Amino acid sequence: MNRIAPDLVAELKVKEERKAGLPELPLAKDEKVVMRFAPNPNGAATLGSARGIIVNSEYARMYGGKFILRFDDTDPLLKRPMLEAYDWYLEDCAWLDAEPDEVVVASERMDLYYEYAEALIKRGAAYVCFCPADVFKTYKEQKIPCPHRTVGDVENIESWKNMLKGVYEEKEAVLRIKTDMASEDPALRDWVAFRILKREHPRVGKKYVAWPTLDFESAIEDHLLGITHIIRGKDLLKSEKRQRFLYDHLGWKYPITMLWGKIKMQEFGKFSTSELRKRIERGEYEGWDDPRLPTLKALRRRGFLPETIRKFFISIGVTQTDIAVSMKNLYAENRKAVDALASRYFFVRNPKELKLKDGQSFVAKALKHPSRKEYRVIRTGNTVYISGDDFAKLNAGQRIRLKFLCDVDIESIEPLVAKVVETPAKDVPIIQWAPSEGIKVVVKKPDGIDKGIGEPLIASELGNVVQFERYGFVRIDSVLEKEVVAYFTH
RNA sequence: GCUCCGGUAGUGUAGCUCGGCCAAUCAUUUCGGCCUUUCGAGCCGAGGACUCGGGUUCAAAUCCCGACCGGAGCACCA
Repeated sequence: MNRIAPDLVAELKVKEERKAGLPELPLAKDEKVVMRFAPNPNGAATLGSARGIIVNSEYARMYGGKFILRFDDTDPLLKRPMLEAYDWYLEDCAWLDAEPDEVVVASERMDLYYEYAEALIKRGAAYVCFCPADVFKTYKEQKIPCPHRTVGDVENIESWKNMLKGVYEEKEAVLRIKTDMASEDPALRDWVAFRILKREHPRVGKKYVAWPTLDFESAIEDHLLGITHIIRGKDLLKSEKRQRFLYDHLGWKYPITMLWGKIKMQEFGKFSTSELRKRIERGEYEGWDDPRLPTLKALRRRGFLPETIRKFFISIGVTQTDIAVSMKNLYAENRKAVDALASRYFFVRNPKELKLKDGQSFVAKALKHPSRKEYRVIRTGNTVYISGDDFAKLNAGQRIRLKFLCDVDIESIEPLVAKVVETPAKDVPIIQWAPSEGIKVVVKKPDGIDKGIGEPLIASELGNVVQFERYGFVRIDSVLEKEVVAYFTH
């Protein structure tokens, strides 16, 4: 086969490789791929942001191109940026192994946008419009130009300068891009490029009053940065159509665009950054890294591996359907990676004291990991703790095994007393336990808090992901003198 | 209402450009079994989908038409 048709063999191989990663990008010849992820830093990055970060950076990597992180932070009113969030994005990118080759902050490049705005006005491609929004809407619906559309450029420039100087109040004037007032699609008729917002911007303060809309700012930036491929939400489909008018006015070539549908995590339902922010400020959550939240900060704190999240989003790819994926998929992926690393420990939730008759003190030698010959030593007096869940299923006369310690026969339930058995039997239910001198453990989970007791060595695992046997994986978040706080992974 | 986009198992996803090798890939979930001094781990196995109708064709998940269902935009939000 190889001899007869080497090309065919090569082609087949390519096809197989493709399955593993992202689909190929449509490419112009000799083109250097430049991708961007352009969030508004009005909160911490969520799983949705992770998709953008990962897919864009992965494409850049696939083609030896460039990945740009651009902060589209030009709305100081409705989507007001958060000063801390800029750095958070940088941290999250680094964590996801997606460090940007370049970082651009739109609010620091306002003068650039003003230049292009002026150039467009001079070309007769944009005009200052004084129509109140509802008045313009009726013009738009009737497909007729508003009176300001035909004003000469000298007067237009003057109005524009006044806009910049703050002569007008909010909503008094906007700069519109000329498109086609007769366009079939009302969304495309003379859209707004700048509006007046006399608000303080967390980064540049009150320096500017005329702010570009996303459509304008991102159109200019995408060209200036040499973006070759844009992936954006399909709700922004119209954006492209609007921006194309601008590109035509300026004689620019529009990047290739791909659209993707909304992604929703079944467990979290709908969440918007603004909504999260409100709730956090209201104190409903402990912060942006509260384990109940779908933020990257929270997932990191819970001990998710960045590779897991990368693989997850690469496997989902770029499709236009709206999807609702379950965290279970992410858990399954993460479990594979984490299982090999995590040391095992005992933790019992809602502990119940079990008295061992005839016992003085015991020493258990327990495996740290089933596939490694490392041990942890657990000492206990003649009482141990078992979990409330196991206790609820216990009957007098039953034999159980305290893992790595001994087999016991339950003699009575109330009080809970057991007799140590010398010869171990087969097919005995095996449960975990905690020693009499155990340490208090609090586990913060997405769906609540568990309290219990664990073996003291847990305190030595600060920052690590470990497995609490028969419970789940957790990351040891903080170690206090008498208490350990763990975040539940899955 | 107008404009547009999409529909492959419970959930994601591959295949669609260029029809045949598709009785449709992979993962996850579910179910069954096995193993083990843990498990929500591991191993083995099973189940489960081309929205519907018509057309083109020797041949349709793939091309065409229609219906249905779902989603989006029509903002001085991103």
